[in-house]
Amino acid sequence: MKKKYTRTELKAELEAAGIRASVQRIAILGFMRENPIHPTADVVYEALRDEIGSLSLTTVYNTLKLLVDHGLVSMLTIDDTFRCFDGNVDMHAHFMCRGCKSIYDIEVPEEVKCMLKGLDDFKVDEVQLYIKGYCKNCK
Amino acid sequence: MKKKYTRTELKAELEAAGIRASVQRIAILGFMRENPIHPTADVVYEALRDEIGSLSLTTVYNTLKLLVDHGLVSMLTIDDTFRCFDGNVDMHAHFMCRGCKSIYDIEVPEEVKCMLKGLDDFKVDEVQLYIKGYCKNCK
DNA sequence: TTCATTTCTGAAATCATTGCAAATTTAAAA
DNA sequence: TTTTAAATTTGCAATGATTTCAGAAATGAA
Repeated sequence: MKKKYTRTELKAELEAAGIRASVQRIAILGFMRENPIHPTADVVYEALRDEIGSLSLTTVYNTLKLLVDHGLVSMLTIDDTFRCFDGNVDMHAHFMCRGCKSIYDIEVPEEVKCMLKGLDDFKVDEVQLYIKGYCKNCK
Repeated sequence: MKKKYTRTELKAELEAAGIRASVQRIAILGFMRENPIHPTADVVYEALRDEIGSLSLTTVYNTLKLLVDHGLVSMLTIDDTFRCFDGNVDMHAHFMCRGCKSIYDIEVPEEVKCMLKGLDDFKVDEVQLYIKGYCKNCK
């Protein structure tokens, strides 16, 4: 199920968003697209240092912020102790288990989407639905 | 519309939650109940230092955490740059304006609440629905 | 190639939050 | 009321994830 993205596809996506493609940006976007694991900046950094020896953690932070600002990636603040990122920007909810800290993707019920469409007075550009509790294994 | 809570009511509420009442805890819970402004710990601290000269910021942090752990207050992480608190623990959504940073409360239909609490495989104990964009004044 | 611009890097700085030990307060017993 | 032990609060120092900064490197245009 894990789709492999080509350098060309990623470059095109960056440029379509108005971002210049660099080796680091292509690698980071590619990692986010191919790994639906809600990684922290540090996880991305550790995963890519083999591939790009010169990569610095600062670049990962900067690049993720850039991707978030251009809507290519989203940032999750479901847990207040760490910040993580999601390469899937289609609307979906997140469930975090208080036991094992795993983050699961959840379908958003149609009713919620309807409710959000009916928000007069606001111009909505981002929705995060965070649900917490215990997963099957931990409850 | 702003309801005034008595010391006795607040004390009873703390004790019902299994928390000993202290001058600081009563003041902080009272502030949260009476001011639906989604304050940060620092805002609570600044607001109460006149009333309680000896109050320390550490106590505000500790007490808010205690109240959150006992379900009397909830913590919002809608903006990744600051953490704020909400004295209204009934389920409702939050809209944050990217322009003026105001946080607005949004009603959530009853069906949606039920649906979110009833996720198979998960035992849900908290739901946060964060919406971002621009408010009427800023868009 | 050269130049101008953008991007990347590593180290240092920031700052909200937490940890800790001492001081204070509380509540119940005597 | 006084004593006593436990709980709470305080102030300050430490923490650590994140951000900033200035120089170095890479890129693209001419």
